[in-house]
Order: sequence, then structure tokens, then C-alpha cells
Amino acid sequence: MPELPEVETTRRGLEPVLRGRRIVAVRVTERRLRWRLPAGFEAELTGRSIRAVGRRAKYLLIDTDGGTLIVHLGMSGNLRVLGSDAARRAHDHVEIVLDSGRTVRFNDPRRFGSMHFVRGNPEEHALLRHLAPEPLSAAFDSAYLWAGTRGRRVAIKALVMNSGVVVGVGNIYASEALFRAGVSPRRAAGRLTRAEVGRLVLAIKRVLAAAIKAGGTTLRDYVDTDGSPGYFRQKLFVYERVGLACRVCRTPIRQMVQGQRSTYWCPSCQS
DNA sequence: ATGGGCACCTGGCTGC
DNA sequence: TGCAGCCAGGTGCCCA
Repeated sequence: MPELPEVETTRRGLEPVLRGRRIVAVRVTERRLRWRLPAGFEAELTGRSIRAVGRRAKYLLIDTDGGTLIVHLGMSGNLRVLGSDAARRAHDHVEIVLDSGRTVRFNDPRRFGSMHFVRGNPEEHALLRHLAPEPLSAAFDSAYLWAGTRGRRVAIKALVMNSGVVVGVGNIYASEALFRAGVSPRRAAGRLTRAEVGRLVLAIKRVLAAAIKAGGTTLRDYVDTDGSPGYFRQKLFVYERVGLACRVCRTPIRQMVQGQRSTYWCPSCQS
């Protein structure tokens, strides 16, 4: 479910609730996440004080005085802030109880999400070590993507979803950014012109920034830490709009499958 | 190295 | 009403 804007929205919701708080209890009701939670997981976290809540790609980094909790929301995960007496719901797997009396619950029906508690620099963890630049950073610019596309025969849509090229762009925002850039999702990455690469870099930055501003996109389950949905869905140009008129030229939006994922595009605006 | 396909898992919807 | 089949915001891993 969540791409960079949804994870960043979650980070912003967690930060004021977690910063400076101490973890007084950790309860796990399902250890079988994407990677099984180790036996010592609860004990390692309990008693820690939280210093900050960061983000790298789609990973949340909950920085404590004894290590970092790395959280991924997978396809269907969310973290909600609740009172400690709130009723448990189906698929609540992990609960982190704070000294403020509030609690953070990780709910994830599909269990593609994950948690790791690591000592030392989390950027050196195997999951983070090989990640490409952040899309909203200065490092992700036209020259960078130009170099990263040369000689690549993969479809440009697959390339922008590759976390070794740029992070945080998932299935929704890949289609949306390509629409905004006027580039067909099936084009071989290496065949894009300099101008197209430049437009694509700008489109990725703008669509992600606009989605963060709207609190992310809720298609089905995504909710922020308060349980409220994101409002960017109304601003989507192509995603899940197959057969509907393009909001720019009125041509019907089309859908195809690339790499087992749905792609949406306007055959008139994109070439 | 690169590209493509599968696997992990549950729930919701469609159509017979 | 029941059930099979298909689809869903991700990504690590295996193979050619």
C-alpha cells in the first residue's frame, strides 16, 4: 500500500507522539511478518527512549538511545496511535506502549511488512545499504537519472520503481509521474531524451511532494496515525482510471500489465 | 550486470 | 448463497 508519501505522512504523525518518550512495554501477537521477529525483540526495545523518527525510502527509522527500530509497512501495513485501552483489532501484530499512556499499534493483514531492531548505523543494514538516492533530495537530478538510464533496455516504468535507481516510487506514483512527464511507460529507459529525463525527474519530485501535502493516497486500507485516509486519490490523473476520460485531453485512460503490475496511461498525452 | 518471474499473505470483489 | 479466480500502495531472491 504505502509508497513514499504515505510513509512520510506516517512519520510526521509519529514524530511528535514518540519523540522523547520511553517505551514501557512491547507486545507481539504475531511474529510471522515478512521476516520473523526474533525471540529477544520485545526485551531489546523495552526501556528505550526515543530520540527521533526518520525515514529512508519506504522504511521508518525509530531512533532510540540503544538502537534503531526499522519498520516497513509492506503493502497493507499501518501504524496507529491509540490510547492503551483501545480494543485490539484483527491483524494488530505489534504494540509499543509509551510512558505517556499512549500506544502505537502495527496492523498489517498481508504481513508483507517488517520490523528490525538494529544497533549501530541503520543505513548500513543489509536492507538499506544499497538504496539509491531519495527522490526529493538534490542528489536525484537530471544528470543522475540520465546516467542511470543510459544503456538500460528495461521499460522506464520498471526503472523508476527500481530502488537501486531511485527510492520511494511505487506503482501509483510511477504511473502518475510518467503521465505528468508525457512519457509512455513502455519506452525503453535508455531511449529517453535528455528533455524527457529532465521532465521525469521534475514530475517525480512534484507528484511526491503534492501527495505528501495531501496526506498520501488511500485506495483501500491506508490510514495515517490518526486513522484518517489520505486525500491525494482525487488528484490522480491515471491510476485506477481505466476507461475514464483523461483529465487533460478526454481520451480514455488505458491499462496494461508490466512486470505483473498494473500500469495506467493516456495514449494521447504520453508518447 | 541485467531483466524477468515468483514468492510471501489476506481480504475484497466479480462472475458463474 | 457459495465458491473459484483474480486483483491489490512491496521487494528479496532465483534463474537465464
